[in-house]
Amino acid sequence: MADQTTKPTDGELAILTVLWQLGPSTVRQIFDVLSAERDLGYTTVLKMLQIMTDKGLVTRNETERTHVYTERFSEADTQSHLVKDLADRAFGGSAMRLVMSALSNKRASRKELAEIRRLLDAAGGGK
Amino acid sequence: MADQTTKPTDGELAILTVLWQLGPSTVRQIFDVLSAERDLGYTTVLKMLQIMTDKGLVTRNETERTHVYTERFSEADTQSHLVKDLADRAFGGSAMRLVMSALSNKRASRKELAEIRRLLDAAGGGK
DNA sequence: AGATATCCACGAAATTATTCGTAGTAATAT
DNA sequence: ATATTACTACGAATAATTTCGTGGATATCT
Repeated sequence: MADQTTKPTDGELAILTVLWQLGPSTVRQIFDVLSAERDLGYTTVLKMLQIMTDKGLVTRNETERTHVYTERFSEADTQSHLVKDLADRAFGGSAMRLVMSALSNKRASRKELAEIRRLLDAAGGGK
Repeated sequence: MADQTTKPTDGELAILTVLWQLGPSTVRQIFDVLSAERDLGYTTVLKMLQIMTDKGLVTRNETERTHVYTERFSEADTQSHLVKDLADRAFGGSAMRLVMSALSNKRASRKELAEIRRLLDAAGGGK
């Protein structure tokens, strides 16, 4: 399992989020972040990281006794993978319909709106 | 469980999609659509609909021997619920960042782009 | 040194999701 | 009326996910 075909589970995504934030981290570091929000045990995080290593979602550096984990796929890649998955499952495969749904329900800041317009222009076919 | 707090699973979403397409349907009708794409048994669909009834995702009309199932939440509501869920899990709660990710990876038709611009204008905070 | 804390490996329980078989009943066809 | 087909209920097997305890080893503290 080496490619980006595996959709991370909810728990795995929570761990990946920490890794994207902190960079390469130990179980302890990840545990500290996650246990601040939610009640869970140290070995739970450890086990999940072992599983994620098997799945190829993270890599593990074992040169030190305390192992260091690194995410295998960038945040942007994973996000785009998840967006595509949701588009497939709930929007008949159309990411654009997903975008329209998000836009019709959410309030965007002026800055965000400007950024979206920029992307729209870049996407071509502009008015 | 009466409100829109339950995120449908993948299997449940597949069934809901059929219901949104066909309107109120029997197990047989849903089975016919789903089994055309993917290999699964009749009683699998039946069981899932029973579970979805318990969860409150669908309602069941039992006046006839052959029960008729109806979705409990609209497609638009469910979509927006799922978008929010993904935004929370993978985009730090920002639906706009989700939108930006989708836009930066997808090719939109001229028509879709126009629609998105319209939504942007409606969202206020114009350029 | 001896006690305490930290860390990993591993098994396994608990939970949730998916799948289907069997049994019983009602409708339909021969 | 008998056989076949269609339908629901229900239990249960399977699989995937989440959770944690125990055991053993290494490091650190007193």
